[in-house]
Amino acid sequence: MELQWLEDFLEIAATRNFSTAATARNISQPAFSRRIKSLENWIGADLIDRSTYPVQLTRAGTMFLPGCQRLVREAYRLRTDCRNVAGESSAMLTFTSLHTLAMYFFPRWIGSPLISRMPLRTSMHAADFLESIDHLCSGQCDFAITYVHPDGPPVLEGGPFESLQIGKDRLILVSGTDDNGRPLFDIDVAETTEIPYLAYSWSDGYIGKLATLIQSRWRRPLNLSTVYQSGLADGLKHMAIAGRGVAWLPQICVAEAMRQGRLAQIGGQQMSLEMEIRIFRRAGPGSHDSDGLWQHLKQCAALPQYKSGFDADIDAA
Amino acid sequence: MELQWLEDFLEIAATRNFSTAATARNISQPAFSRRIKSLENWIGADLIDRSTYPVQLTRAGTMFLPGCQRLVREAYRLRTDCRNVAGESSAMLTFTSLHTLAMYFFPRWIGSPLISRMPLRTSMHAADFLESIDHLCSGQCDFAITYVHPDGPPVLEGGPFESLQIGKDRLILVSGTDDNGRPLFDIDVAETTEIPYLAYSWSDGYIGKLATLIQSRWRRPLNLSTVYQSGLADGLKHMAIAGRGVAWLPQICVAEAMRQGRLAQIGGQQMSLEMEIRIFRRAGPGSHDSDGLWQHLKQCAALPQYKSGFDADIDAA
DNA sequence: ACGATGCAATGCGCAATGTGCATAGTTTTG
DNA sequence: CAAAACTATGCACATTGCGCATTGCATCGT
Repeated sequence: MELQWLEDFLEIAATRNFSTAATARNISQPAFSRRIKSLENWIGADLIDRSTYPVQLTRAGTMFLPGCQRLVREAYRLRTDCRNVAGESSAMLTFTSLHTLAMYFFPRWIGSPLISRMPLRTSMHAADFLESIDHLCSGQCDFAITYVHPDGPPVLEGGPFESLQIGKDRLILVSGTDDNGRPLFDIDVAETTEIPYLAYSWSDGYIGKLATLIQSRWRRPLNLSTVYQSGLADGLKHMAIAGRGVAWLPQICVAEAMRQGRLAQIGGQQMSLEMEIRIFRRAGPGSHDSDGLWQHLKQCAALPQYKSGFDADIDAA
Repeated sequence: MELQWLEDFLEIAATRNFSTAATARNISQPAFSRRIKSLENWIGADLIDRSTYPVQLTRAGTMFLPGCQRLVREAYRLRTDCRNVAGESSAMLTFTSLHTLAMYFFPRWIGSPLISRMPLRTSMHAADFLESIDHLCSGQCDFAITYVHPDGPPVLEGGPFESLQIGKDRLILVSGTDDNGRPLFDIDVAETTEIPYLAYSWSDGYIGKLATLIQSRWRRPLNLSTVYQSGLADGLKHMAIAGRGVAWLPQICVAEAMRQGRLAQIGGQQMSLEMEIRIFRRAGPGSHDSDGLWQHLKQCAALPQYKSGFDADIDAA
């Protein structure tokens, strides 16, 4: 009987769809199906009624749901409490962030001179936006690092969380290039000309919404025709490099490809949006290491070269 | 993160010894050690201080213990509740009983014509007395089968439980025998003569207390000198057969060895105590199968040959 | 009504994880 | 001091879980 089975159940209870739940849990549908079956075997009763569409909870499943939530919450709370008690060097700080930030930003940030002088043991759990938020809220992770824009979807507002800005990035529109390095697509075309669009899927939850925001502010509608969807910026990047269409991508994600001339920004600076990179944590006293890092980050925020250090890094790319 | 890791932790918290805990959990010591390590990795803090002897709980481990107990209890309670809701043939009935009853009584009882005509799926969790009671109270098991004597420790009185008698046994004093089949030890000896005594350890919780009761009623004190302790009647039996001393043992446990002349009763019938074998369950409506069995047992209780059937079995032995 | 698509379960080969045995190093016991 | 007990670790093997491919069924769109 594994804790992850309980979390699997919570996912299927929410989505009522094995395939969707499996994706959300980052496993294949068959593996997800078998885990739910394993849980049902342990319980000794069916929790899901698979004969309906969408699937429904059985009576037992409905009764199980609140207790299941309680168990999961309690387990993670216990874990956090133990870490707090243990404190000091035996604890590991857990971070969660978007895949892009986990891949391109976090290693540099955690390795920068100001941060790396702290003796921290860290683990990073990359996830999509909603999942990252859930990891932080459920106590699975100590910190969440994500993009934030004032006009974008609210991030953990109104809850017991605090945040600090630790960097900046920019969402830009990019296209693959021809042999001369010129963009394959541009937005200054006739309104009737369709532009193949590489879109963020629903599971992204954040960047796609910011992209929509920028487009709504453009001087005329763009005739974008979605030809591919992905929740991962890197997936969209590869399609853009392959010439399949245009995509909104964080600058940090495409800096290297742009330097190599494989991708080019289109639409200019007006067709872009600056985003903050913010780190969130639960407000109030945390573990010894967690509090130590937070205090350190607050002090760094007062250094004028701190944030521009990361800007310069991107600009140099 | 597995439920069994939590149960492992409860075992090491109780025993303070990896080897003993591993045996109790029916796995090897290295596997047990690694499971505790896995739990500690998940928690992110040490729960056990291995630098002391016996091992101790760390501060984090001490803090974790009550929450861990709660989680385990809650998980099994949830499981039972789900089975109850689901009802019918998908459920399995779980029994818990003393090791002796699990080994010698339960297989015969569940296989007797009156019981085996019911289509039941059953599982049996043997434990010592207190653990059995806990399994039933915590909802880990549907039924508990144990010895009961009016003058012995109260069994689940005052709580929401009901019980039915399903058999009888007798606690008798036995000794190993010489080549002629005569007892090696007898209680009719001078008061100054020590009798080597194979005693129940504290973890037994029931039979040992009944034995003390009988001895307190004997016409003069017995000069018993404890030479060995065990929580398992079978352990005491083997020592008695080996000639190491006298032991109080349930008749059902020693019937075979007595027939073979390897053990003999001493002290006569006065030096024995009849015990009921009773089955307990939580009062009120249970699962479909649980209620079905209970009704069936009530009907059997009305049959005059029911209980004597099991007496005759022992007498014939 | 039909074809295309989506959904959940299952078989299969492979990957990952966990196990017991043997052993090493340390501590405790007699 | 030697023997026994205790805990962790290496290693080979066993067990379990995974993703891919597929199947059977239901839903959706034309």
